[in-house]
Amino acid sequence: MTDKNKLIGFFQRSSLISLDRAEEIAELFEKRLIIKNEYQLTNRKICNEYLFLEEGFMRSYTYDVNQQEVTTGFFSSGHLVFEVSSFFNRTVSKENIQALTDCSGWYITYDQLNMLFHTIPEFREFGRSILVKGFAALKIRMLSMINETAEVRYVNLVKSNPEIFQHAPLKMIASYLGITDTSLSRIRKEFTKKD
Amino acid sequence: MTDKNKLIGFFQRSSLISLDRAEEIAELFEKRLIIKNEYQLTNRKICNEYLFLEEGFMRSYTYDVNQQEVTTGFFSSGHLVFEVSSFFNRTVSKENIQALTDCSGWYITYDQLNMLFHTIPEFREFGRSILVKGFAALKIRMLSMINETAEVRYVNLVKSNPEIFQHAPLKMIASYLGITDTSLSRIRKEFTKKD
DNA sequence: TTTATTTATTGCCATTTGGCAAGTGCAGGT
DNA sequence: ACCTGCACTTGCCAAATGGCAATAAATAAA
Repeated sequence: MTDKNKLIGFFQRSSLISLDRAEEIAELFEKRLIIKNEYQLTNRKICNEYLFLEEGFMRSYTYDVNQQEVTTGFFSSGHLVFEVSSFFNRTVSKENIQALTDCSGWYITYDQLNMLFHTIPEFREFGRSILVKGFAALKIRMLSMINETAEVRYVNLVKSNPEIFQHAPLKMIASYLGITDTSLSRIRKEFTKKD
Repeated sequence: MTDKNKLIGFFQRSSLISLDRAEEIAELFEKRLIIKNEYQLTNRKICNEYLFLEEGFMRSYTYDVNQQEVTTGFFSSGHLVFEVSSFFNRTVSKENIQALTDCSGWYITYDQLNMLFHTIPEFREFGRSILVKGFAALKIRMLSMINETAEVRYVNLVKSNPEIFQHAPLKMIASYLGITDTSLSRIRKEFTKKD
C-alpha cells in the first residue's frame, strides 16, 4: 500500500476539498516514476496524464522558428505537471516535458479526470482553480516580460524560485527569461560584482 | 423582446452546446450598454460580470511600476470580456476594462454562471474551453515576446487583428506589443518604406 | 585516466530598443 | 478663431541585448 499523503495534502491545501473527498479522489491516482532526462510528455503526442509531482524537478520546452529550444516552464515537487492545451483540447502538444532529476509522482488519465469532474463538484472547483491560478501566473510573467529588464526578471526569479538554479543549467533558465545564455551570463557577472 | 441570436450562435459555434441548451442558457443573460471611454471593470473592484461583447471594441489595461498604462488585451465583438483571475477567485482586479467604442453585449453574474455550471454539464465544458483557449493564446503571446522581434510581433498583429488598428491609438498598441510608442512609430516607418 | 561533449564565460562589435525633447498635426472646448 | 491637450513622429544619443567565436570549466563517455 503506497503512501499518498502528499497528494491528499495537496488537495486539502486548496481548501476546496475535504479529507474524505481527498482520499476518495487520491484512490484513482497511480504512481509514476521518471528518471533524469526522460520525458513525461513529448512533442506531437497528446498529453494524457494529469501528474502530481511528489519528488523531483521538471521543465517544459518547445522549439522556436530556428529550431532553438525555449524553456516554457519549470515544475518543482508539490505541483501539477501537464500541458493545459493539449490535455483539455485533446490536441497534439507542441511542448515537451522532461525530468531534470529523477522524479516520482501520482497521475490520472484524462478520462479519469473527467469522470471525477462529473461526479465530484468539489474536484471540479479544484480543477478550475488550478487553471485559473496558472492563467494568473502566466499573465504576471507576461507583464514582467513587457515592463521589466532582463536583470530584474533574473533577480526576481532567484528570489522567488531559487531551486530552479539548483536543477537547471543556465541556458534553460536564459530562454525561460527570454534572453540568450550569453546575456544571462553577463547579467550574473554584473550582479555578483554588486553583492 | 430582445434579440439574442448572436449570443446563442456563439454558444453553438463551440460545438459543445445544443440549440435548445443555448437558448436556455441565453435566457439568463441581460443586456449591457457601455458608451465609449466608459469602464466595464475598474481597478480594485471584483469582476462580477461574464460579458459577451456583441458590438464594439474594448481593451484591458493595468499600470506598471512607474504608473504607466500597459494594455493587456483587446476585445472585439463576438468574444467574451472578463478578467479571469478576479472573476473566478473573487479577488480585486488589477486590470481595467474600457470601451474604446460604444459597446453592447450580454452578461451574467458570477453567481448565475456558477449556477449554470452546476446544472448544465455542457455549459461547464464550454466554460472550461473558454479558459483553456485563453490560456493557450496567452502562451503563444508569451512565446512571441520571447523569440520574435518587435517588428515581427507588429506585422503579425496587423495581419491577425487589423481591427485593433482601427479602434486603438498606437500608444495602446505599443504597450500591448511590449514596446514604447516611439519604437512602434519607428517600426511603422520602416515597414511602410518596404511595402 | 583520457577523450569527447556540454556548459558557461568573455571580448568585440552589431542590432534593437529606449529616453528625452522638439515639432507637427488633429480634435474638442470656449 | 483661438487655445489646449493628445497622438504621433523624428533626431540624437544611451542602454540593453544579441551574434559570433575563443576559451575555460565541468561533465559524461570511452
